[in-house]
Amino acid sequence: MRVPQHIVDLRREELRSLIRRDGFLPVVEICRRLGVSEATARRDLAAVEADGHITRTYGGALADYNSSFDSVDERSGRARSAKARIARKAVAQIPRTGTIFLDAGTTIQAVARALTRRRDFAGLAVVTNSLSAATVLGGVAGLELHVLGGQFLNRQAALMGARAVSALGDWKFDAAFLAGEGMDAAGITNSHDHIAAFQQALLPHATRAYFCLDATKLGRATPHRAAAWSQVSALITDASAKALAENSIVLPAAKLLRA
Amino acid sequence: MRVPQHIVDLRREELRSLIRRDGFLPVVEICRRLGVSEATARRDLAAVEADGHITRTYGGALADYNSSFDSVDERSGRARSAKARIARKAVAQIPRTGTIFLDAGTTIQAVARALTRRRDFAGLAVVTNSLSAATVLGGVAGLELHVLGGQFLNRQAALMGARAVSALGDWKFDAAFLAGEGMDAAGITNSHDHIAAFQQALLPHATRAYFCLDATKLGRATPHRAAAWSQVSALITDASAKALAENSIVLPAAKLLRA
DNA sequence: TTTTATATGATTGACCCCAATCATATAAAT
DNA sequence: ATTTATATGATTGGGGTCAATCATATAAAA
Repeated sequence: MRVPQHIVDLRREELRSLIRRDGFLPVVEICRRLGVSEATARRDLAAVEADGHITRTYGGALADYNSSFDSVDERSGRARSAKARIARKAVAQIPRTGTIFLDAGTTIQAVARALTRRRDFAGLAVVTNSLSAATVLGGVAGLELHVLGGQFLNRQAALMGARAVSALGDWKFDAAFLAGEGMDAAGITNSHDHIAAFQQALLPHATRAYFCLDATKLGRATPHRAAAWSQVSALITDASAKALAENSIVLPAAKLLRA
Repeated sequence: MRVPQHIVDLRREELRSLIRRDGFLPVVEICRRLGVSEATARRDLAAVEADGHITRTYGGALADYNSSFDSVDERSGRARSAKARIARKAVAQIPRTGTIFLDAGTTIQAVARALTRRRDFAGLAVVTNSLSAATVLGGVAGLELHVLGGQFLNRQAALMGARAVSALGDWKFDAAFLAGEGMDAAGITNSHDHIAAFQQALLPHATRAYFCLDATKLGRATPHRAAAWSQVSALITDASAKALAENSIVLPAAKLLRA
């Protein structure tokens, strides 16, 4: 029996919220709470997962920013993803001691994950405004972890806004690892005003600023400019120099780290 | 073939760390990464779960602070736990609009979860230093959520320290909901210096301060004093007035909210 | 009103997860 | 050195999970 579209959409929104609330939700539980059959629960799950921020697991579903889910790649035996390769390259730039900053975004989350593979963390401090990165690094023994305060942005699971900017205070970072949504001849762009503004505010605090963007971001135009190439210490990307040149991005060798 | 005890312990520690790092780990993945059979992986999983902070799910395991796992109670049809009842009572004290503060701790996390059951969040702002609370409330549409910055404390998944104190800035809370580790005739105590110091710093920012402690905290002595009864607007607890009196805690009716 | 599209629940077969059991090898105890 | 205890992997039966298929009822379109 067919059901009105708006009812379906409401129920799926409810499902999204339930998963988010509980962190993990078994399928049977979804059926019970939504009052639907397993078949419908699975269909809803598939729809919600397609919209992002939710990952299905055997027997249930998981709110995305709880889980880094590197495993999906590794398990399927696929080649290490572009993001993972970028992350390894980025971690190679992280000094053994000192203070670094990690931005929000899945690419930087991959950096955080790769960083956990190190052995000794004595003397290293990490500052972040990403709850995902904080979650990943929170369990690492010996690492000093700080989170910048700010207003919580739902989509990015990050802390932004004026309070985040002022929380930068007198922090001084030996290196900052930042994400972007697009890159063009002029520099890095981001999709949200809040993010771009925060990144702009952050740059003066960082001795070196590394932007980590995979090749899919090439030529993509997003509205808010985050940084000019002159402000970038190096771009860490899997895109070839040729592909970059085709998008009018020409960087000196010292500013391009190929992953 | 038997294996030395310290090897086993090391491997289980590794498993704990892996789960914590990934948030969620399927059993097959555990086998691969630990290089053991499924049987051993499950045995390790059982051991690690017994030590706490890890919850098993169908097909894998979950880091605890990712998941509130209310469902366990509800599904098994058990009576609502003391924490959940305290949480409901606490939510009843939260105004429809205004600004409130939520502390770290599992009891307050229950408050956050209970709060999500509300319908309309327009005009309500929540400030917290708890990553768990932020995770739970992050997905709630219409709610304005802020996280205080600070140093990340592993055990509490909370942000504390001098930077957290200064992040309080000029915030003014209509109500603050705080947790404690113990209570005695003099007031509330906490186990960590950082936490007690932060709570002391917070109190002047709150018009009303509600402490939420279940009955197991009665008479328990922990080293750091967080608040005197004179600073407490009300105690929300499941302990009976008689039990409180037996521990030399006598509060005027207006200061005691029984859950 | 008639037609079309689709949301739903039931069913089914394949696959996966799990606890229990057992034999074995080897660490710990004596 | 001998005995005991236990960590391990293989196996197995039971049950849970999943995707695909199908009939049906009803919303949406014509």
